[in-house]
Amino acid sequence: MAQVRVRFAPSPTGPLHIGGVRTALYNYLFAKKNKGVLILRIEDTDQTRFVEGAEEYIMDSLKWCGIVVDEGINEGGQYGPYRQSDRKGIYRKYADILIEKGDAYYAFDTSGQLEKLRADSEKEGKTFIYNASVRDNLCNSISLLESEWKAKLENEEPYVIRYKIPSDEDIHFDDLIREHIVVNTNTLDDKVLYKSDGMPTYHLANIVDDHLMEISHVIRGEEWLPSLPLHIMLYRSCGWNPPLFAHLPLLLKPDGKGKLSKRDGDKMGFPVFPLYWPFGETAKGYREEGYYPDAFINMLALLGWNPGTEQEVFSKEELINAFSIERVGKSGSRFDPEKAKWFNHFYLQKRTNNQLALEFRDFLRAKGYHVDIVNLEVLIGLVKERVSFVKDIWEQTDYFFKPPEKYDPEIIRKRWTENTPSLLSELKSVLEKIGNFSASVTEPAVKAWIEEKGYNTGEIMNAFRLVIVGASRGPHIFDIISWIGKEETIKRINKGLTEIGK
RNA sequence: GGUCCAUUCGUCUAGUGGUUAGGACGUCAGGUUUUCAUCCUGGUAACAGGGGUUCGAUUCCCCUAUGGACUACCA
Repeated sequence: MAQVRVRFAPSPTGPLHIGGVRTALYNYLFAKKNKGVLILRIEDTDQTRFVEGAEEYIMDSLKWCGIVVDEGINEGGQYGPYRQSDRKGIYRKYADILIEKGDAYYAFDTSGQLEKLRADSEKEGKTFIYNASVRDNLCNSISLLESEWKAKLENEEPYVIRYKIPSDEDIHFDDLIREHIVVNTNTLDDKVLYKSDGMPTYHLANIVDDHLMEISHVIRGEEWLPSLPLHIMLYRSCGWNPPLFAHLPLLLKPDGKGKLSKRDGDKMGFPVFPLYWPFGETAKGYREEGYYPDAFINMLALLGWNPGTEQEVFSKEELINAFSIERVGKSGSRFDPEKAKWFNHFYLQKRTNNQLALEFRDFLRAKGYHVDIVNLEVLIGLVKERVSFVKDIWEQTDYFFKPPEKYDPEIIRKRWTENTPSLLSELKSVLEKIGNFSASVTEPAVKAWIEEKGYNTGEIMNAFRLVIVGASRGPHIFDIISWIGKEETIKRINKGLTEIGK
């Protein structure tokens, strides 16, 4: 087989959402698996929808995800330029060739006229299709006399170039995921290939670029499946061999209503974008939520593809190795934010305490706490397994850095009796006598004291936790007091005694 | 409305002409932890419906239903 060359071809119309990221990811995995090349092509033929910053956003997102582009605007390559607006001069030639061959024609109908025709058809319960059935009654270079349409061109009347769909022909084509499909041309319409603004439409630009860039496999979203017969015909008209096609199932809205779209933003209770998007309607991203790119990619890869084994955790290299188009599913999937979270939890557990300490240190600095790395590593070790994100660590450890501001009333009710103050005072004197405050010293000492006096362990430990933590949560209490130190421990017992009182 | 695509636990999915229909997330229960969480163990839960074909269909075919995409001088 010739070299595998695939492309990811987004439109810079806003932030890339996770569906787009997944398409890019599958292209990337397929390319790497087959020792091929991934091309990033920016499809910006619609100048009215161009959004400032979107192109950068796309590139930043791919970079964050670890999706490495081989050819593109920044990467260069032998098949550039890689931005369609920079290729503007290329397309007209092909439209002209098609006209010359009789496979395309000039059309002068205005949008207003066509809109009205569509509306009228709809009223009658019919579908307006601009094709052989009505072509002759409309205003184009097929229905008009040659002298008429040539005069229009000379007068510089606005026109578009439409593809001339043949009448009543079954178009057969294959899709790597959906297998064989047949569509009759009578249901297709004469798509505009070249717009009156001098730009090609997606359909023309797409097949011209894919051909010129020697794309071997087109892997794209299922929303393109209906236009595949058109694309197949365009390749045929141009005398080119079409690439292989694979149409990916769509990512659905979590509430089950329709495909995921950019406009969903983060209204779903979780991000739909890889990165924060600061323009227009701002939206948060997976990166800012604290997801690790590897976890994010792993989760995304399994949404619509599976290896056929029970393995669910994959490094990027493992994904590349295991990936195949054949194992991409056929039906759309909505994704489960809980599972995404689980993936991140899993990946976080695999990180070392040192890595996490460094990540958490930045978080602490923002809050004005400065703690050395060694101490942070100890702290991380105490709470690591209960967090899914680095930012969760703070919620689990705030009381390590500052005494409780309030005490859980429910725990007071359950654990604070009239004996408690005197017991805690006694505990305090026991602790005051201890020089080394590590858990291996304090724990046996306290337990020995409890045993000697015949006290109730639960009664003491729960009250002790209450004054140290403020609630009934957290790791082993002796690990906590070891970390905060003797002085702070004593202070908190005193604070608890005065504030809870009785 | 038309065209095309799809349909296995709540979700992501595996799977086969004969299986106790498997796994993961979630959820529930028990255990561990004198706290909470984690963790461990166990449980719950699915082949959309109806016809065929067949000795036998979740698996193959057809119909229906449901969902989705497309139906622009947007991609």
